[in-house]
Amino acid sequence: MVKKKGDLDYSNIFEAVEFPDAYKVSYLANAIVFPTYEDVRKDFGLVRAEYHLLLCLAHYSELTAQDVARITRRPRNSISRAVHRMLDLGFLERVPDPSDARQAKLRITKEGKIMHEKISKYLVAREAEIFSVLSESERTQFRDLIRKLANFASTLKR
Amino acid sequence: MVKKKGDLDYSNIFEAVEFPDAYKVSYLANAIVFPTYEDVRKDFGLVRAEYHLLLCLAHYSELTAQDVARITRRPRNSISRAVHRMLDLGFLERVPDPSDARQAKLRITKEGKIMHEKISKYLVAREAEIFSVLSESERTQFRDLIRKLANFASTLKR
DNA sequence: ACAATGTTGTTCTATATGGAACAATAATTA
DNA sequence: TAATTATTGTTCCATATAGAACAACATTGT
Repeated sequence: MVKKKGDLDYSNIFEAVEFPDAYKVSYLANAIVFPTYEDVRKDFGLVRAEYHLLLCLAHYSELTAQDVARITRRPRNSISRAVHRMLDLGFLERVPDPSDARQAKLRITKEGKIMHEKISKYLVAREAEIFSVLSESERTQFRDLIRKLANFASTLKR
Repeated sequence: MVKKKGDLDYSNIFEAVEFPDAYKVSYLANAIVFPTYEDVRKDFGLVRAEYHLLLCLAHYSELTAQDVARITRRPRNSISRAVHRMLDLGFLERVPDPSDARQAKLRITKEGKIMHEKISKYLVAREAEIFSVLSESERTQFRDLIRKLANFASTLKR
């Protein structure tokens, strides 16, 4: 019996690592979150910051670029670049703020909404797939816990 | 009373978004996981794939580059690049596999172990900080749930 | 009123990253 | 055995990304 490739159990590291919980969050990010951004890029042609603009403006009617940067914790220049592309694509519109000449209010267009719905549909399905390993009560537990963690993360200085 | 900058509650989106759980995992990744890689880069001079090499080889005595790619789900070329740099830095050593001339076995050196311990120490502290918002029993709950999710993610095709 | 400080959005630049293609070797199948 | 297919590690290339610096404008404090 020859040693075969699959013999190594790659998930041992989950328990061996010194920071097992953070490692698994990181692993999930690498295994699922990031590839999902990649899917969105391939299937819908939008990079992360571009998609984040749609997401934010689908839920807040009016935001500045800076607002979006803060909500998503992305650097401002990434958002800035994304804004221009989204304007060109007709997914956003921008109106200068009369009360502050530095900034401009962003809004999502009808086309932007349609795109957002398409992407959301994909991501909702993806979420269902990922969390299908949890029972209903586990899912509820997880929801509470991840909410606490995310809320805490949102208070961290940037 | 003038409207001030902090008036917008940026965490509303956590509940408004169509895929709230996946979104929060993604948010945690963006807010914590990725910045942590950034910290490791700045403070210890190692990029993600380089650090992953240390991590894997600190826990498995001998791995090929391909093994590490699979364990961490990073592309092989990133690992390949990282291997060369880590060899130069003296953190790894590489011995050709006599039974398969394509591959080489990697090992961590004493210096690599020391570096791994330094980084781990930082990451352990970071983990403690992040999870400090959870009670002991919540932490236990979370550990079980994230384990299930990570194990599931590890079975997904790449 | 004026100087100092902060904020917004932008451009420039450097770099980490991943996909694709490739050569060398191994495994499989005819 | 010969031919096909798979695997490993690598290089090349295109791109997403973040940091730094900047100009324009706003705010604060003296």
